[in-house]
Amino acid sequence: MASKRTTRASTRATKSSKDDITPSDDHHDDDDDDNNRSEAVEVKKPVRGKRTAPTSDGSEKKAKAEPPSRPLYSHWLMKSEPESRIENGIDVKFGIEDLKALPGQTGCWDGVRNYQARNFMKDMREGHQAFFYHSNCKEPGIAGVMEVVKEAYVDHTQFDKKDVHFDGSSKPENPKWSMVDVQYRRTLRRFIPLAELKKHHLQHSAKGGALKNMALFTRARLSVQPLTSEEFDFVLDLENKESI
DNA sequence: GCCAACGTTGGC
DNA sequence: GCCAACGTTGGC
Repeated sequence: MASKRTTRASTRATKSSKDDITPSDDHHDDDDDDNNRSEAVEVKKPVRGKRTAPTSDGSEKKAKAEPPSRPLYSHWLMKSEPESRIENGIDVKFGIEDLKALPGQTGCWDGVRNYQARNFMKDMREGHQAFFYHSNCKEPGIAGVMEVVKEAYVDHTQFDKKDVHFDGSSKPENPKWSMVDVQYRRTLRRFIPLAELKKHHLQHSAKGGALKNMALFTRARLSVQPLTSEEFDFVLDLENKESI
């Protein structure tokens, strides 16, 4: 499934309201994720094969588990497909213009079905900025900026058999998947193509620079990924420059 | 449309 | 817990 392969925001999102409190008792769904949570740390390179000790949780023998030092990142990049593609009879298209067109210019980022991506969404906090990335299209790249306006809560589409992202293995008593609400902020003064970002990344890898470790290149398939503020600022500044 | 790079699943 | 088979992502 997967429409845009991993993400998709749906229209009804905006219902906003605080009505749903979301069982946020934090523990609710972490139990199953198992893999990859080590990610959050950033400091070191992506250990891929062996998951290092979870940095913040288990290892400490300390008495009470310290509250996971969650907010490690405050900038993100989220991918979605801006071009029509039919999956299970449903068009999964959802580009930045589609977000902008929703009521309140706000939508829920549902459909993420990858634990690592989900865990990053759980780390998101209100007010965090995220790039809207266009994937699987003619010209992939960063189209604009949005803001997290509602923190992680249960993604209802996992229980909807008609939804492209239905997950029969997830039970309402213990939901696997979460989503956040994001609100359109602005479209960049110029679209920043993946190819351009890649040039900077290669350059920075060789001689140092902000994009040296950008997740877009070091973890290519992750649909929700963190950016350091240096990465975020560097990319934003590109809109004021000529493309290279 | 191809296919590389990964993530997931399930047998053993 | 290993790992082969399979499925998905997403650039090209």
